[in-house]
Amino acid sequence: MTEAQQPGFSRCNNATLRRAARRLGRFYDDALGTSGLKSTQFGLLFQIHVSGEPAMGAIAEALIMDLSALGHTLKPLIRDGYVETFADKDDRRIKRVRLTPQGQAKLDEAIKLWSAAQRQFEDMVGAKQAAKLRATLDEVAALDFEMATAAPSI
Amino acid sequence: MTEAQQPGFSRCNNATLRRAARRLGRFYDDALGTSGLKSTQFGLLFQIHVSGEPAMGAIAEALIMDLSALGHTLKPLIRDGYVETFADKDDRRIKRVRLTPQGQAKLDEAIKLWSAAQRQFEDMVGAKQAAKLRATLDEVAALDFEMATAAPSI
DNA sequence: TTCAATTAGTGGCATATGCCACTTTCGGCG
DNA sequence: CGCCGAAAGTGGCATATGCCACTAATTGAA
Repeated sequence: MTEAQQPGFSRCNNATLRRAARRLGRFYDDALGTSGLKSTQFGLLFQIHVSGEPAMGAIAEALIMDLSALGHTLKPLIRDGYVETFADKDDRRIKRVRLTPQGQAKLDEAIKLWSAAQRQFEDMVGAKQAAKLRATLDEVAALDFEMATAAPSI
Repeated sequence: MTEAQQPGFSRCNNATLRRAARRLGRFYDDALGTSGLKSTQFGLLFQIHVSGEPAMGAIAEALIMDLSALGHTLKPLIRDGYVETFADKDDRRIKRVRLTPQGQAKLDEAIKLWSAAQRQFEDMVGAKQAAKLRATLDEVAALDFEMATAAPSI
């Protein structure tokens, strides 16, 4: 019982990460508010933008998202006309994604808002500190969690 | 256009944070798998456990969650009999939350699984590094983003 | 060439989170 | 005491994410 922890109980790496994500998410969401995009959608549009007409699987992998989750997340963006999909020429299983002209315009608009938020955040925590945090988070994202729970097969 | 960014574009603090959160979330989710709890639910049960029959608002504040979101998240846990609510004696607006005996048992079970995951994670990134990351994330979570976008009123 | 295994997505179902519009209580004031 | 504004939740609606079961295409043998 003595391990009842301090008020924070921020011992769980995952819980701490989610907590910060909720916080920061709302901040960026607010900043993007007038564009009508959520920070998640902004990130997705941006990823599509910097990739060249990427396949869904490629986006999912880059963002470390479940493929089906990506499909769901893409729907409102397609519905609103920011994104469109088209079949790959060589492999008909593959569906590629790209921004529509309106999607490009919306992204440009959102980037301005995002920049302000990004700047404000970095002013508060320090650009160097922020870069360091991102680097650490990228390391976490890149971790290869091989199962240690189950006995290795073969 | 030259700012088209590198393959990663991990420039956005928020996107980077979410990406890592998805990754780590799945890892902890897998670890908790056999308990039937998601890492989010585990965190919630734990928070209730360490707080003393907290009011919903108190939990929401501690976890930096929207109050209504907390209400929604609590439902499956109530439905499954892990948590129960009851009215505050003095203020009928307040609804307090506590674990049921089964909830306690389930939490105990989950803590074992969580510990293994926690340990594995810290073995990979280093306990010191992990503690540092959590500290930074707690700082982010504690940031007070006053609006700079709009002109200050009054 | 033909069939099994693999790869890429889709759809359904469930939880996670937020925002907004209300409803119920409290608390403080005139 | 009666009313107004603040505080605490609830419900509805929408997006974010995952897992699983399937379907459609491909690829790699036999």
